Amino acid sequence: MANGFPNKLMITLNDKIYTCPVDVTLGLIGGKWKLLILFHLHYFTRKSYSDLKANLPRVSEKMLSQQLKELERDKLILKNQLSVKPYRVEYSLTERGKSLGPLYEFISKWGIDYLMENNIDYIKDQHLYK
Amino acid sequence: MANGFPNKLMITLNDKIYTCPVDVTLGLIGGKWKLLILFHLHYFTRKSYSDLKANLPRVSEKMLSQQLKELERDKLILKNQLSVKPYRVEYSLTERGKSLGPLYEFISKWGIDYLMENNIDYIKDQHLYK
DNA sequence: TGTAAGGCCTACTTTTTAGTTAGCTATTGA
DNA sequence: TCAATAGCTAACTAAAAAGTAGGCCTTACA
Repeated sequence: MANGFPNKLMITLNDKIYTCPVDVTLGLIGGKWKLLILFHLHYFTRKSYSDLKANLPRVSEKMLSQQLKELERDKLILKNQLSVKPYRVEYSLTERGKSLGPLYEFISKWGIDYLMENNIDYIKDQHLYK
Repeated sequence: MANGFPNKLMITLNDKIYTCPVDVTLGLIGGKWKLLILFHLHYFTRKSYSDLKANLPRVSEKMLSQQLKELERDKLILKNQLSVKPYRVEYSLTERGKSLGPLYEFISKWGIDYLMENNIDYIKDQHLYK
């Protein structure tokens, strides 16, 4: 091919077909809620189900538990059962989840800069958030 | 609040409501195709419509032109009209689009590492790709 | 002359994603 | 004893995203 790009190089993994590594990564962290959940766990280290629920106000419980399950399945987060009798759990990042740390930071920072360009001073407006 | 997290801090921008900067960034580059398109323009510097079409084989033309329009609207890419008579165009990253450079690199690298962990040697398999 | 390539757009259908409501088990606190 | 909190799940519906098919104009090429 004239542009040095192969026409049809596909990657098959877990019954899904990807065209390139970017695609692969997006397969794990794409979607509307995953990066948000991961960022919160990155920022707060560990959180209970209801903490996440409170901190991600627009996420329905259905979406939350669904995404948590997928993230756990893909080994990006860990679910730790704290107690059985009163059933209490705690979510945290696995090593794989932590390896995306620079990504969370970059995306958050870029968002703040973008807001700044649009004359919204997030730092000023955020009170206790960060 | 006990966790030092504000209950309902929302950011309003362009008639959309966001909960945090991560959310803001995802509003611009989220979705199934945008990062893929951006990465290709980052990697190849500039590309015509049909080059993109050929390099992103699973993207339908509908999606491609729709996403290109949104990316242009959000000033992440630039559409340059090369000629009028034979209508020819070229897409490239704007400064804002380029400012996401580290993100493209990170996501691509992370995908390659992830494949490696799954015993797929992308470097070996990719021939001319990179 | 007619076919392909470049650069799209529109209408319609399907799939995916997400929202809503309700319900379940168990424990703590008033 | 009763409500509230934690941690979910399931069923059903609605909305958003994506796929499919076709069409349109112009120019280059055989």
